[in-house]
Amino acid sequence: MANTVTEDLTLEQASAEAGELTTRILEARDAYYDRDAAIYSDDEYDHFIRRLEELERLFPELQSQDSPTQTVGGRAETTLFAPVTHAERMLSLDNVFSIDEFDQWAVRVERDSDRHVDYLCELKIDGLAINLRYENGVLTTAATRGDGVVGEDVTDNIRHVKIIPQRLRGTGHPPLVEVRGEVYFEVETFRKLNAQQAEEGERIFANPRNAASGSLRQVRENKTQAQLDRMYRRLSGLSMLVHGIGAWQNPPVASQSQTYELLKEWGLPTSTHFRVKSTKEGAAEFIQYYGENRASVEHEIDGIVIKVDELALHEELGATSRAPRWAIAYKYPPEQVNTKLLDIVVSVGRTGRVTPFAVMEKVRVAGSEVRQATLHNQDVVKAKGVLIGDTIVLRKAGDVIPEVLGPVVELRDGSEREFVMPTRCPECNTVLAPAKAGDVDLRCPNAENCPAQVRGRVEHIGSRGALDIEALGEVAAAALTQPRIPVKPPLHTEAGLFDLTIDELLPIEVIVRDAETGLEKADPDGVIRVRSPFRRNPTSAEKKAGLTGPQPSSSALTLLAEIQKAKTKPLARLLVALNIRHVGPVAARALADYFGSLEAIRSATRDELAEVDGVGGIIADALIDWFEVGWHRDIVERWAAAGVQFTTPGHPGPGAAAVGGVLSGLTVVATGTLDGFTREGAQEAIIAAGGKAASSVSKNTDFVAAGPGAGSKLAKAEQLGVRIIDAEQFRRLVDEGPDAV
DNA sequence: CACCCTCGAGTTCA
DNA sequence: CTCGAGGGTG
Repeated sequence: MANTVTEDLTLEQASAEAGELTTRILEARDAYYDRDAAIYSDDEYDHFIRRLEELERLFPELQSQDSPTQTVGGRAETTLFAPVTHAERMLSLDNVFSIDEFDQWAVRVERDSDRHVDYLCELKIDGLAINLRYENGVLTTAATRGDGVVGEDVTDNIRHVKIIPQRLRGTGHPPLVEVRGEVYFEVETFRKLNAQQAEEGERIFANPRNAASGSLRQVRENKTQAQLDRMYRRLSGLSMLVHGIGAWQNPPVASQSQTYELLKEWGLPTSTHFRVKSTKEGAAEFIQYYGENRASVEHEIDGIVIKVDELALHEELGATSRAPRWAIAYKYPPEQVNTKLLDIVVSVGRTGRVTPFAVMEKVRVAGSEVRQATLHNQDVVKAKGVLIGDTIVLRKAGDVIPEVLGPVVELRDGSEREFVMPTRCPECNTVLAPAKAGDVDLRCPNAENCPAQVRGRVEHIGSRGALDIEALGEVAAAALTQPRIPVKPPLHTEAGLFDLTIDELLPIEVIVRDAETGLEKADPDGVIRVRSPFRRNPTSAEKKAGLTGPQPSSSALTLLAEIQKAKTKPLARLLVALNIRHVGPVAARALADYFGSLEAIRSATRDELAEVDGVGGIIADALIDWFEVGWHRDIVERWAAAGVQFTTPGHPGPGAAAVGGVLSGLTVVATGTLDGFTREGAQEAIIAAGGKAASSVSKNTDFVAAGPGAGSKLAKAEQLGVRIIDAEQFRRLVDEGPDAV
């Protein structure tokens, strides 16, 4: 990774050094462009660049599109796009990384100003800076930022971006005006773009910024008509927001916020996410707010820009050689970090699907520590182009799920090796095969006996969506199916679950594994440590009473009691617990309501099954196929023999139509914490009232009941204009129907 | 045929 | 909670 000297740097020191290097590099470039005189030698110049790259690697938060390391190539680089000299230099902004640093900046600004300062706070879009030149109201040139002085001419491509006007609205435009803004892809558009790229076998973009940059740099030459169409489609999907004006003599406005109003009147796209705050504390609140609500914005943001609102103060405060003094960028901690890919290993899920995942050097990203991330399947591993041993870029998609973006190719040293998908199941050594020809996913066909699959199914049975058995989670499932040799596993498959006895539980021993590495833990003398989760030593009182042997632990007692209770759980839950393909909570509920008993489902024909709302030919086939397997039938028989009730009491029999309720025909989504309801209780209430409890918001959704903690679903509802109600209204909705709210 | 939806899996936190 | 895959529906 890095040398030892730089590892002791703090972020602030690194930031200062990076700023200095940037200044020198830009000076060197300026000198090169302006005249043929170089102020630094080529060697020195290269050294600056390399050092800056190293700092950015150590501190990813220092990276920005403004960085000289991001602008194309060195000094003499020729590109496919003609160079354009901006009428006025495009400055970059200085960065701060904490509220403290921001405060220091604001104190300085207020000290240097002789009157009250208002701050305009806006989002810093993670996109591509563009300069639009309008002459007498007509778009003449669009250029990338480049090094700030000279950019690339991308006018032809920009003309395909729908949202950018070719001609300004109204009259009285200045003869020459340069408008600065950010071109970017909205998160949703970006997702669709990448999906499409993947489908067409084209390159996947690591992030919206790369996609925007790549799209704007496309050239027309040597393209087929189909490729041209695709190029134009991509360009038209780009978004832009303008945030400033370059060359302009005597503007008719007095503040930055008025400038935005004017730009808007001209028909240029301006952001709605900005606020003018009268104190620096107010600005800090704005920073805080979006730090916590980054995901609620339709585009990616990497920070906040704070500008002094009054334009006259801009003049008075001036600028350094690199950045204005009247604005600052607050950079959020990066969502992207670099780490080492130590290995790629595969796991086997309860369905037998084999999934490769990345094992990484532990790293902190977006507030939590991550060491693993899924790689989905071997095609994804290949598409991402990562090799074991690579330094890789990692981020949290949607702030939660760790995602490997790709390798840092420049940091390879030749010792990296390619991942090879195993041909045999890592847990039972059965030869892996796709479920059907042409499938990407490989599966372990040994469903009955593969320990990973049995363990997974047993755990699934205990899960909340299935029988919700307390004390039957990951640990208990592993203990029951794979205790330490030589203890015989009490469960060979899930068929024996309801026959478990305390005598079978007591002798179970499991190997203690390190929570972080998953490796077996051993005592200092090398003896592997084991634990007996289902027994405890007798208390002294028990010893006195003559009970000298080991006693069942409380989790053993809970487990057995909960298993007893599960025998009479609703039919739908039992169906989910059977692990039938494509039958999850929703399909199971529909089947249970329609047929009323497992026997009725078993004896139904394919067509009869497909009668059920939400069940089609494929789920019907999956059900019929499932009942044809001997060991599946064995599960049902043994559970029934143990007393499991596979019949809904009082059900009138197959084909019973659902009765209407106050919510009949309406679709409701519950999200966040609804006072007086549990997550499941809310769903139950919707169904009980005859409504449909959907899990995602779409335009078919009639109501979204949102409580505190509601996330993206609420945002989606707002976007789609779906009626949003609170817990109180929700209660009335399910009690009295839609007219009551 | 184009949405819209559910399933299934992975992941980490409180 | 989110994504991709693939099923279901209008």
